[in-house]
Amino acid sequence: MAKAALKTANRKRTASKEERQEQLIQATIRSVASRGLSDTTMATVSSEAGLSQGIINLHFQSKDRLLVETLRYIADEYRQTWKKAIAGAGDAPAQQLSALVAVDFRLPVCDRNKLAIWFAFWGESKSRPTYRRICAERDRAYRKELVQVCEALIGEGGYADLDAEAIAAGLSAMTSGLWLDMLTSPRSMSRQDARTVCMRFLATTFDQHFTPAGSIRPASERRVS
Amino acid sequence: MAKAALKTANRKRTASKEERQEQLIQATIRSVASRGLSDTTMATVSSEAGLSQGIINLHFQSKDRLLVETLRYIADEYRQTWKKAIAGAGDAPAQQLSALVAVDFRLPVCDRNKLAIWFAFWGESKSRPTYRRICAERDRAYRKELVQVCEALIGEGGYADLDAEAIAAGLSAMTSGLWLDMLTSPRSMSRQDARTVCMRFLATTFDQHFTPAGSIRPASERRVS
DNA sequence: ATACCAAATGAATGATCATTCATTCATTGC
DNA sequence: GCAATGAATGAATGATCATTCATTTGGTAT
Repeated sequence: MAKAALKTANRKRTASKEERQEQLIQATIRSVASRGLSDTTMATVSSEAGLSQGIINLHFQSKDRLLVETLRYIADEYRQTWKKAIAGAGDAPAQQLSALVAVDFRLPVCDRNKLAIWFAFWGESKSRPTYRRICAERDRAYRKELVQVCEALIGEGGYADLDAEAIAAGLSAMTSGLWLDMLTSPRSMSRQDARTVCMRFLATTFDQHFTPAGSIRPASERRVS
Repeated sequence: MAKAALKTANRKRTASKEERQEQLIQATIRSVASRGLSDTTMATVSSEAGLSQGIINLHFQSKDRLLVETLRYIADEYRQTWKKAIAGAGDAPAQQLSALVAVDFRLPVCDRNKLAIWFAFWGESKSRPTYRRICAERDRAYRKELVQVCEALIGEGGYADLDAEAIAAGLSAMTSGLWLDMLTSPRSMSRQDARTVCMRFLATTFDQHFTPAGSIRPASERRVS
């Protein structure tokens, strides 16, 4: 415990509000990942952070707010990660799609602790409107981007009756489902396996742009309708 | 509460062990679905069942065992439901596949309370080896069947380089991902929508057997390699 | 009817937990 | 150096919860 605490603890005895809050959120992530949401207490979080009992109420007022802010934190991280990925993927929709898939199966997003956090909150989301709202919003924003990319790809030609909405829904559902496999049977589903499953889906769906192997076809081989 | 209790309560004051245990498991499902796992207490379950405080320890020894038995219960129900569906779907692999997909988006499996239960347990599964084992086993058995059906379909011809394992992994992942959408944004993903998304996946993957609309092609229209 | 036994009860117990707040401590401005 | 400020502490508090068990209840065999 002492070691783990030192690893992330801010060595200054006093720190700015933002620093402490981030430190406590990181401690919450570790605690929820290793003990689950229902065994995460104020004591496990504060000790994981190497700080005292009362610190959480000082910075977050209540346990409930701490958990909500933790969920917001990883939702923001997810959003920032895929936005950065798509910004750096160039103008070709196929490359953008490929980049979005890659994000979901690479660090920092596809970390077993982070996956555990997502499922921990999803598991409580039916009875917690606040969780549900944050999760639904995360999904809405991502889905919107995914639909746009799929529409652009369909627009490039070669695809008669594909429905961008259905493909985006299918792909993002496949992603969270593969996360679940990685969570419950990490030995039978690796990040690489999961990424391959998604890329094969893209390959059968957009067969003019992707090869079954999962890579991207060079433009010279592409047949344009 | 009184009404809800009477609805399922066994009217006899004393009942057989099996009857009481099932009654308590049903009460647990309702409590977890409406309050979440972390707000489900011995008191909420026993009052939901219309019985007294001590009843759970009498029949399950501990809260932990009650939860494990509840998870086993819905895992068994799921297994029995898809086994019955596939047994009644005839010999054609395409029909069997279609039947498996239908099960996932129909009652009794695809009930919002049941979905909430699955995600509640998945959410704790990283820190609870027992949960993880039960979930992994459920998935393994289902996946095995799915792979067999996909292999049979591929064997019927018309598909050059399809990988049954990858398709089965993708389809079952898509299913749980769609369940998540139904859980977090029920307004934007209906059972029918979800089923359509899966059937479109089958239609692009096995294009000799399924039409994009989601129905099954008559044998006369099928092209055999 | 009576006795017996398993089922069920619910008040009591002790443990765990979130939250509070009087006190301690470190930093900053003078 | 010396307040003054606000961050951090941790013991105390009261609430909640799982579990226990002495007692009651209802069904069944005699």
